[in-house]
Parts: sequence; C-alpha cells; structure tokens
Amino acid sequence: MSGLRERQKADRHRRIIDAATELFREAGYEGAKIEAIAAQAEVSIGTIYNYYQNKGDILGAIVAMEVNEVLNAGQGVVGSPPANVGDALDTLIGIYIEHSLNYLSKEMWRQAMAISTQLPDSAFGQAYTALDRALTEQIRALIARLQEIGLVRSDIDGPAVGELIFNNMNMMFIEFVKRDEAKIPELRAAIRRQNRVVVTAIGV
Amino acid sequence: MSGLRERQKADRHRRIIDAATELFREAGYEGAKIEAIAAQAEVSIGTIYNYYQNKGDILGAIVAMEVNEVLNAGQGVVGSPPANVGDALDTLIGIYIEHSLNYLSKEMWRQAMAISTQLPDSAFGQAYTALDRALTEQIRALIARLQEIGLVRSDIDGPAVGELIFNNMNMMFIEFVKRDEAKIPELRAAIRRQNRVVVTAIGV
DNA sequence: AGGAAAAGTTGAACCAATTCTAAAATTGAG
DNA sequence: CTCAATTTTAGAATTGGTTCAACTTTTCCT
Repeated sequence: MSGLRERQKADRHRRIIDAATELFREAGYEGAKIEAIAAQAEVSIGTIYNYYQNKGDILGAIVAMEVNEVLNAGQGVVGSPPANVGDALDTLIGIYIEHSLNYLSKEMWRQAMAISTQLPDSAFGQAYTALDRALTEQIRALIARLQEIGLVRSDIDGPAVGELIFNNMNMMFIEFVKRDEAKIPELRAAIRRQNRVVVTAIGV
Repeated sequence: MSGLRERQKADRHRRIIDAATELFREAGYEGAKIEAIAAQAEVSIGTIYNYYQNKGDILGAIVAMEVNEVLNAGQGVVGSPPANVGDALDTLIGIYIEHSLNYLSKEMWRQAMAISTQLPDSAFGQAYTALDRALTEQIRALIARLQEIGLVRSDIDGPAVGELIFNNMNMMFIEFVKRDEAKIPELRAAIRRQNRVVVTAIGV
C-alpha cells in the first residue's frame, strides 16, 4: 500500500480539484476550459479524462466535499438540538445555508444542480441524489430526536414532515442560487416563515 | 396586417415547434440535433437561430404551452374547489401532475429544469421562473379562496403556506422526472401524505 | 411595373468538450 | 538492473451547438 504510484495518483486528483475549484470560481463553470484546468493542474487533458469521466464529474467531486462537510456540521445539531422546535430546525437549516458558499459559488451550484437533473443516472447524478437523501435523513433524524425529547408530538408522520421541510428548503435554495443578488439572511427568514406553520402543527 | 411575411413567420414557428416536439420525444433532447430539426421543419439552421436564441429556447416554447394549459385547467379548481381542504389541494395538484406528461416526456422536463437553473437569466430561464411563480400564485389563490369559504383558518400565513406546498410538490416532481420508473399515482400519494400535516394545521 | 430598403434565409466556419492513438515515461517485481 | 505493465502525454479527429457574412425575398413607394 501507499506506494509511489498511489501517492502520485492522490496528488494528481488534488491538483485537478484545486485547479478546477479556482478556475470555476474565477471564470465560471463554462468559462473554465478543460485545457486551462489541465495546464493549471500540470497534467494533460487526457489525464483529466482518465481521472474524471467528464467536466461535470470534476464539479461533482467539489460538491460532494462541501455537502459532506455540511452533513458533518449538522450532526452536532441533531445530537443536541436547541430546546425549541422552531430554533432546532432553524439552526440545522442555518448550518446548511451558511456553509453552502464556502467552496462553491452560486454559479457552481447552478451548474451542479443542472447536471444532476439533466443526467440523473450518471455517476454525478446519482451521487448528488444520494447527498440530497442524506440531508433529508438528517432532518428526519432531528425530528425523531425532538420526538424522543418530547418536543414534537409522537403521533405525527415524522418522515413525511422531514421530507416536506427538506424539499421546501431545497427549492428555496435553488431559487436563491438562481439570483445572484439574493442574500442569505433573507433566504433564512423566508424559510423560517414557511416552517412556522409546520412547527406549530407538530410541536407538543 | 397579416401580410405574407407574417403568415410565413407564424408557419415557420409552427413547423419548428412541431419538428422539435417530435424529435425531442423520439430521440431525446440531446439526441435531436439542430440539423435534424431544421431538416424536418424545412428551414435552415440559421433560420432556427433567427427564431429561437438557442436549442433550449425551443424546448422552452413547448414547456410554456404545456404549463399554460395546466394553469388554465387549474383555474376551474380555484373557482369552485372541493368542500374539504385536503381534497382541494389534492385536486389542484392532481391536475398539475396528470397533465404534466401530455406534450413533454420526462427527459424533456429534466432538460427544461436543468436549463432553467443553468441559465436563469436567459429568455428561457426567466420564462420558466415566471411559470413557477404563476403556479405558486394559483396555489395561494386556492388557499385564499378556502379562507373566504371558511375552510381554512384566517389567521394563518397563506402566502407562506402556498409557497411551501408548491415548493414541496415541485421538488417531488423533479425527483419524479429524474426516475423513469416512477409512477404518477405513487407521486400523488406521497405528496398527499406530506400535505396532511399542513392540512390539519391550517384547517378550521 | 420597377427598384431600393428592410427583413429574413442560408450554410460554411468556428469553438470547446470529448475520444482516440501511438509514443514516451514511470513504477514495481524478480 | 531489466522488463512488463501501467500511466501519462501530445496532438489529431470528431462532434454538435452557435455565429456570421453573403445572398434572397418581401415590402413599399413612386
């Protein structure tokens, strides 16, 4: 294990991702030519296609890193949530939203979302769907946790509510990245307002 | 008015849309080459680009026809809704979903959605967003109507609830068109289940 | 009718992602 | 150290959407 070949492979992966991240942010997804990414990563075009099936997969790798970080941060909230249904949801969703532009620009998100709906069966499409599902599961886990604590009624349909909340948030996020001038605080406020009716319905 | 030039223009528009609709359904969006659409419509490639800014706009014109039909059909439900909140929502959403595959295949929907997030400022992107907003407004109108009738509490945040319901439905629809094997009845049932908690919260 | 201007049509050329190929370089095993 | 396997490389070929300068057709005016 960990021979020279392995290390070089990992290194090339990293260089490609780093180069792509930088160029995607600078020039946009379309504007970042494969040739330029290859040059910046100091590999040939052929090598890029040896590591990633297509340009979208490179973006996919970056998205996956970002979402996995977010999922990780979300664990903390699910483990010990605020003692109030509205705040608990707001905190978790806040983590998602506040972290969302760390690595990815809005334009990168738009491209990622577009590719995932365009090619749902591609490697990237399936990975993206899995990430969405993981986020849904985390919201469901939060609701289940709140039911255990006794903050949420035990007779409500937790999984359905979790999906409802995720779907609404996700759609709002899609609209958010579609408008460059849209701001995070407004997004959070709008979602909080929408969730209010759900919160009153499911709270004890 | 209605000179030769006008008639030819309308005729070419129609021929292009007809050709594109047929080829998109037969060969898929990507599979339908502009060259083939031009040949089938008996115009040149250049003429297509004179009528539509890009390939996506052709699809956009088809989507707009479909959504406008759906909006029209929805008017009936808003005008005289079923005397029960759950059924009212289910009926309106049912119209949206049942009509959705009349002209457009799932693959065409995927492409349309992808393009609208990819290029939100293009003619197509803006038109698509406007259609989404029109659907949201229709759901809000239904809720307002139900409030008038006294079936929905007057102290709830109607606009926020309408958007919540639309966003959830839309997201479910996106997932639906992403999976070719997904079936309409299951989609409707899942949405009904998610809406249940909202219905109980807003019903008098 | 005649002819100039406006409007529209045409297809060859361009561009960037992707694929393919054959040669060169690198690595690991014996 | 040497050879076979694997990987990288440069560059040519392919492909399909999009652009553009030259050519037609329609309109409109006298």
